[in-house]
Amino acid sequence: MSTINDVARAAGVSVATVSRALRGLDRVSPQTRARVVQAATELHYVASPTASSLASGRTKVVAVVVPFLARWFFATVISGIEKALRRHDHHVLLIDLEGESFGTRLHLSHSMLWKRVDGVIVLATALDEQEQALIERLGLPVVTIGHRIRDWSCVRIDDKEAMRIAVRHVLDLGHTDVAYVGGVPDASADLQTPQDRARAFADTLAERGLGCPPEWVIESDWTAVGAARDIMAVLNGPSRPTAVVAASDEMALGVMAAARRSGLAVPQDLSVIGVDDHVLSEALGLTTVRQDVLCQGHRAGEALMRQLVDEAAATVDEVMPVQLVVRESTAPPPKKRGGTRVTNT
Amino acid sequence: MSTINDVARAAGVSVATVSRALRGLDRVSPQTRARVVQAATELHYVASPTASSLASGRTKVVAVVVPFLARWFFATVISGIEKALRRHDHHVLLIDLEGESFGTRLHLSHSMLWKRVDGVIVLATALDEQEQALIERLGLPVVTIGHRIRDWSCVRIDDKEAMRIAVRHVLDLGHTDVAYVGGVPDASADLQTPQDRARAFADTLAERGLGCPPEWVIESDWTAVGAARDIMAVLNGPSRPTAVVAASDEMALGVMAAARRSGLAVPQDLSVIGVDDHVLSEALGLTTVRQDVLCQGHRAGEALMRQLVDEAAATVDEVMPVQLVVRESTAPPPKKRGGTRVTNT
DNA sequence: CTGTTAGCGCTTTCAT
DNA sequence: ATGAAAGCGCTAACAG
Repeated sequence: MSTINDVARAAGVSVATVSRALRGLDRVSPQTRARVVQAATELHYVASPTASSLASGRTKVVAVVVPFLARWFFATVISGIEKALRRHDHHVLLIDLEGESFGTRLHLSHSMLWKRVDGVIVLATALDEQEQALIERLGLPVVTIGHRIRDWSCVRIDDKEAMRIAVRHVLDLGHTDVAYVGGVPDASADLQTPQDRARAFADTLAERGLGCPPEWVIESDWTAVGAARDIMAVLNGPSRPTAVVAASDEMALGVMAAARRSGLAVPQDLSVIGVDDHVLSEALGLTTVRQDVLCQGHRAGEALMRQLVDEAAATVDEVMPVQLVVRESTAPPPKKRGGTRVTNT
Repeated sequence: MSTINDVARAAGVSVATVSRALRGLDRVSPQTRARVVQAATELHYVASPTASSLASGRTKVVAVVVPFLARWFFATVISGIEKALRRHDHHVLLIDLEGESFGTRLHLSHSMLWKRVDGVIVLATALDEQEQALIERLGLPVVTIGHRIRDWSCVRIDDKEAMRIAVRHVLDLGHTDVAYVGGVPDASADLQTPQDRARAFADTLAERGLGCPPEWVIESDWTAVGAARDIMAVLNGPSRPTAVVAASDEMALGVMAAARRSGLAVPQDLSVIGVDDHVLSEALGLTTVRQDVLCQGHRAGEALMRQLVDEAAATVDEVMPVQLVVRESTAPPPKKRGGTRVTNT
């Protein structure tokens, strides 16, 4: 393929002029620019990204760091990021921190970022001190999604508010016996989302003078199978809830399935509500609190681009709105069985 | 940060030696190598990827081209690819071809690949002649997944076989009135998977002397909502099937939900089977034909790395196994209603 | 407005 | 086994 030299020769100008003309810098006469552009087009010239990166110090690539990839939320966010970045002629370099074996996670290292990317977007991951220091040291602008770190820019929803809306919905329906799936497992003890949602669940019940027995607050690995497995004991127990609030739609779908397996009809015998508005939730009729995940990715991408262009651009903390979406999985509680009600803390 | 010069100075050798020593080339004495490695470690030296790319012509980055990202299949494959590549110290540059507006798709262009990546992995996408020529011209090794293109390496399953297994399962259960969701829409008329599965559905019925009325073969956008919407007419029609075979689990889940909405119990009134073994299928009790998607990504990554190292490495066509997984969504047909049976073509 | 000229940091002959 | 030196292709001063 042709290089900048070929174009310079063809257009009868210097390489510097070619570089300026093609990058749209000023101080190039319209005629010259036209000639250069034409020569470049004819030669199918495209600047070598590695060469310009080396010379300019900028790569036009941003690292997108994820704890794992094969989850709806992450894949969707990344899709949003990608679309935002490509408008600005930037690319996504994927950094998947999921380890080989279960429960492990890779650590962000110097060699993943150094001279490789211009900025970083971190998805719902708690970086440790070392990793944070690394990014700081490299001087990379960063935007986080779904989890605040330091004073870095962040795009997120109000997790407490989302959960409050979910809980109030079932409470307003008349439920008083409600269980929760999505307690905070050790593995994500440092993530804000599980914590905030779990906390808001308890608080919102308390706010109405209600409580929930500890065995009705179920820790979960945040998967559908896990939730289905773990809710079973509660559904088959002597006194069972009339509603289950799950911290995510994936878990909520697991709960719905578990209920059916136990012979409980949803929502007649058991109401189920989630948070997220997973792709499948609409089809499966799950009531949920929707967040616009694609948009969050988009916003994060835009925010990063701003910081890239303007060193002094303000860091942002965008809190995106959430919205209750009522579908078939929630209804008022069945009339009978008032006796088994439980309301301690 | 430190450069190769700093290391050379610290170790008292030339930069050439540092380069050789650190990359594990031979013709470096063990002592020298040790000194270099130590100096590099102390200085936290990591070679600048852009500089070595420019000098060597190789980037250690591979483009992963996807038609869209936020779908379980694609996200999962990519996860597999990523894990394979990182073992070989290579990275994933995401190229999402999904356009801004519905139904459009971006075209693979020179500037996305040129001097940017060492190879390409194409996921379930039919590239047009221009795009194929581009890759050919750039001399990039490529591996496709789920869709054969030219004589390029490919990792896939036998789609016809997968569908045959699904259909035979419901037939063996005793069903004779079976509908299909996943006909080939125009948008994917050039993709092998939809075609092969649809074809195998019809063929497998025929093989047992059965048929399926045209209105029971439903085209779909391959989403759960779409399938749920489109199956409704059939489920509420005068004569309805006792089983539905969907070309993907996502659609199958949509069908299950639609059936319940129509007051049909699954599997008592209607059996449903899919293909893929989506993450949620186990939790939701969907019978399916499983493929190991993660593994396909892994294999594709490995195959590409082989071709990268050894120019002459044989191109491969790996056909991964599939397996019937019977869960709660399929059962023998209800006894009555024999009268409405339909068996034309 | 345009050309000249140093690099950017590494790899890779070619000598030694 | 090691060093010297010529690039890789582009950007960014600095002149003019």
